[in-house]
Amino acid sequence: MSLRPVVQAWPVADYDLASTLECGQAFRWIWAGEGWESVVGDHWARVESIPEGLRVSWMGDAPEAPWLRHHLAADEVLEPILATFPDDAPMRAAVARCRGLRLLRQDPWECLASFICSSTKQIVQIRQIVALLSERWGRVVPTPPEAVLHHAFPTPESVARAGEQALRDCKLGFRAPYLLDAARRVVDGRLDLTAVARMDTAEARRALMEIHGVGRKIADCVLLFSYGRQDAFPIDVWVRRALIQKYFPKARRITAARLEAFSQTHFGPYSGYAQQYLFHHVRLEAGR
DNA sequence: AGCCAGGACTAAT
DNA sequence: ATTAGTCATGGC
Repeated sequence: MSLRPVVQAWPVADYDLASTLECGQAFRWIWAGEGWESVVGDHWARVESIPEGLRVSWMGDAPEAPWLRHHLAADEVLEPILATFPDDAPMRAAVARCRGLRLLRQDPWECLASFICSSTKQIVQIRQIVALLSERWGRVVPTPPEAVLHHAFPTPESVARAGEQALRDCKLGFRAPYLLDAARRVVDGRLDLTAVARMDTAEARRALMEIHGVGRKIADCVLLFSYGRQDAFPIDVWVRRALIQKYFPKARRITAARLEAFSQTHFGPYSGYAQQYLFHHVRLEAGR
């Protein structure tokens, strides 16, 4: 294994790297110097924004990195997706502010585990928890000298082996038994994350929600961010507020069922994509 | 100091 | 089928 990373410039149009990596869909892209650094699978990687697209570097033997191109969704053509969004004021404002935001394609286990850690946590804290888990239980990967990160995300096996107290020591609090339950289910085969990919969305959602600590919202995050179900529409506190303020400004009381029905009918075939634009936009407006 | 955070579970109505 | 209380931790 070489000590130096492969470096390439990828011409990509319509890519807002900052929005993509800082919009709260993933928690292991760390700002370092002029770009962001992460470990994707078992590979250290780094990306920065350049005028013609992305400047990308990674550790690995191969001269190309299809796994990284896939993860970053650099091959996705954004325009046709944006064209399906409803032509209303809230969506126009969100797209105007963060056009080029892309949904990453994440590893299902890492995504599932990360969002189990996410409940009633601020994004900065989720990043900290994920960093602790990786440093303590993830395997060391080859890195160049300038690297900040040195560990892969821990496997289900290592999380299961770690035990509840060790997870609590990573600041998981009451989520520790939830993450442990998920890891055990994957290890013993009660949850087959590969099989989930072949299920229809409703069936996949039910399978994920069998995990103690995974409800509708977290299941939808995993479906959207790692299984490519771009009509999955996670409704968290921010999205709930945004929907109510922007689409039902003078309603006295909106039930969760009403909001869900609206989210499934109003935003089109890429509703989950639209949801991420709404989410990131309201957080930017709020100064986050 | 008190409120809130990319929620979900349980028990009570 | 909805609702209140609870859980652990830390940013602002």
